[in-house]
Amino acid sequence: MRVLCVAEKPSISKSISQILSGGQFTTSATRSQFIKNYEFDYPQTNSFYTVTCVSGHLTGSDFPESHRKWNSCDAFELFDAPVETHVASDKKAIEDNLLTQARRADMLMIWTDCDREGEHIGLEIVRVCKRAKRNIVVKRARFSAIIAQQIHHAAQHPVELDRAQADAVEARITLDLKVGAAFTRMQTQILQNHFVQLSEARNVVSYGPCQFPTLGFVVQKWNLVKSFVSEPFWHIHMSLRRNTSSSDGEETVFNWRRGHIFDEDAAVSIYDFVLSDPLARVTKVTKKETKKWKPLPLTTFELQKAGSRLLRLAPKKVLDISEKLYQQGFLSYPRTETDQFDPQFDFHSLIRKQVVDPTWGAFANSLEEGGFAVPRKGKNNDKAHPPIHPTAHAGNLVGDERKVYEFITRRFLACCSKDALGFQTTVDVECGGEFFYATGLLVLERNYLEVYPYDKWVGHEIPEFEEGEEFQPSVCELREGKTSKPSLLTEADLVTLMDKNGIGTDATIAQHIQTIIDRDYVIEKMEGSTKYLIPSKLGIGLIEGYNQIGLNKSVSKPQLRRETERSMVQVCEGTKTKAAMLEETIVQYKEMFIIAKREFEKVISPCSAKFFTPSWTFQFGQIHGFETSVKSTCRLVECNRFFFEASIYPTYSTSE
DNA sequence: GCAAGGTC
Repeated sequence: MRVLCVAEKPSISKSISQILSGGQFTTSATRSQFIKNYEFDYPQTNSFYTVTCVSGHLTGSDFPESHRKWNSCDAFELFDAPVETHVASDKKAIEDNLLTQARRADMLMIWTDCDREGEHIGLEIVRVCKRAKRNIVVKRARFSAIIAQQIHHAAQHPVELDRAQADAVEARITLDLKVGAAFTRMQTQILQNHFVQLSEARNVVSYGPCQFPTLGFVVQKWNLVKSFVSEPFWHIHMSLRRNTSSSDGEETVFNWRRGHIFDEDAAVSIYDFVLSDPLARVTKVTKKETKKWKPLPLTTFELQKAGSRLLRLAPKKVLDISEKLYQQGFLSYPRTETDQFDPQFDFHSLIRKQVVDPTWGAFANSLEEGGFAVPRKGKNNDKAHPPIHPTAHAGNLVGDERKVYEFITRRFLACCSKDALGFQTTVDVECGGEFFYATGLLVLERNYLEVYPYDKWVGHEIPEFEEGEEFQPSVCELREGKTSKPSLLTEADLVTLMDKNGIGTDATIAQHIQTIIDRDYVIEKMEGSTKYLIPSKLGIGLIEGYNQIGLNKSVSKPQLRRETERSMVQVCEGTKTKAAMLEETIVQYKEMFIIAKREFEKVISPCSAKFFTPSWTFQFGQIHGFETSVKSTCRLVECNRFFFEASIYPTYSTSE
C-alpha cells in the first residue's frame, strides 16, 4: 500500500522520516524551496511511505470581490457577507505537490501538530488531496512528542481526524475576519472623515479582538500611573549593632510585623508603647534549610519575557533570532507551550554537546559527573514540541544571536542541575507589645545558580541570638515613608498579561504587540536600558472612548476573547455546533457595532462645530464625558483636544 | 487599506 504522510512543517516531515525509515530514505525536491519529499519502505505495515509537508495553513479566507473593496458596501454588511477560502498564491507549489503525490497514494495520513490548528490544517490538506483522488483513505497520526517509540506507535495505530476541532478553528477564522474588517472599516472611515492627520497619512485605525485587549493593558497601566497620588505611611525602624563571625558592629534590622501603617496617630501611639519598653526580647530563633528553586523548562512565552527583561530584546526580535538558530540546527523548535520534558527525553547526550564550551563547558561536565537532576515539570504541554533547548553546540555566534543562544543553553543546563540550597535563620523579637523579625541567609550550595546568572540569591549574615535573651536596640525610631509611583508597562509585563489572559498564542503574541506599535496606538520609550510602552493619544482615545460608550462587554478587556475561546472549546467537545457559535457571536458583535457606530458619529458630529468660538474650551461631556476644544479656525478637523481628553491634532506624541 | 492563526 502507498501511504502519503503530510506534516505541518518541514522539520517534522524530516524527523518522522528519519525515525520511521531508520535513516534509510530517498529525498527529492519539490517546487517549493523548503519542502522535500522523503520515500522509504515501512515493512511494519507493509507500506511504501512518501512523507512531505505543508507550511502552516494552506488556505486563506477573505470576502468575495463584491465585498472586498472598502467602499463596496456598508461595513455592517460584512457580518452577513459570504467568506471565500482559497489556497494562497504563495502556497500553489505546495498544493501542486500534494495533488501529484495524492494521485499515487492509497492512503493519506495526516501528521500535523496535535492541536486545534493542526486539526484544521489537516482538513485543508484532506480537501486538496481529495480533489486529486476522491476515494483516498484518510487517517490521522496522533503523537505527543517526536520520540521514536511514539512515532512508530502513531504510524501503526492511526485514528480519525477530529472534525469538531477543525470546525472550531474555521468558526474563529470567519469570526475574526468579519469582526476585524467591519470594525476596522467603520472606525477608519468615521475618524478619517474628521481628522486631516489620519486621512493624509492614510492611517488605518484597525480593530482586532487581540490587538484591542493588548492596547487595553497598555492604557490601563498608563492610567494607573497617571492618576497615582503618593500617600505617606509610617513604620517603626528597629535595629541592633552586634558583631558577627565575620564583621564587627554589623547592623541587623528588625522588620516590623505590621509592615507600615497609613494612620499617623495610630503609628505614634503604638510607637509610644514601644518606647516605654526599653528592652526587646527574643521570642524565637528558627533555623531551617531553604531552597531556591531552579527554573522551569523554557516555553516561548518565558523566552520572550526573559528576552525583554534580561537581554533587552523585543519579543519579536527574540522569536526571529530563535527561529534562525533553529533553522541552523542549534535549537529545538522555538514555538512551544510545553514546560515539561518527556520522561524519555535524552538529556545526557545534549548536555555532553555543551562540555566543549569555554564558558559553561565545565558546568555541563559537572552535570555528567553526578550534578544532574531531572528537570522540574511545569503545568503546560502542547503535545507537539518539547521545551526549547539547544540541540548542538554553537561556538561562533556573536551579538544578539549569541545572547539568545547563551540564555537558552544556560537555562537548559540550569534545568538539569539541582536547586540551590541555603540555611535560613529567623529571629523573632517582641518589644512594647509589638513584634519584629530579622532573617539571615547562608547559601550552602549554589548549584544551578553557577550557570544561571540571571537569578540572584545573595546570603547575608546575622549575629547569634538566643531565645529569651534581651537587648537594648541601637535604633528604635518612627520613620515616615511614602508610597512610590507604579512603573510603566514593560514589554515583559505585557507578554505576561497576554499569556495570563489568553490573548494571542506563543507564535502571535509578539506580532500583536508589534501591530499596536505600527498603528501608532503605542509608543516605545527607553528609560535607561528598559523599554516601556506608552499609549499614544490615539490609543488612549480609542480605549477610553469605547470604555465610555457603555457597551456591556468591553472591547478593550480580555473577557470577549475568553468567551470566543470558551465557545471554541464547546465546539471541540461537541456541545455546540460551529453554526451556533458563529450565529451567537456575530449577533453580539452586531449589537456592539451599531452602538459603537452611533456613538462615534454622535461624538464627532460636524454640526456641533458651529457652536464653537475660537477661544473656547468646551465641555462636550454630557454624552460621554469627552472633552472637546477647538483651535482658532473653528474647523472641526482642527479640534485640538477631542473625543478622548487627548490632543489628536497635530501629533500623537505623548510627551506631557 | 481590514483579523488571527499557522509557518519560511
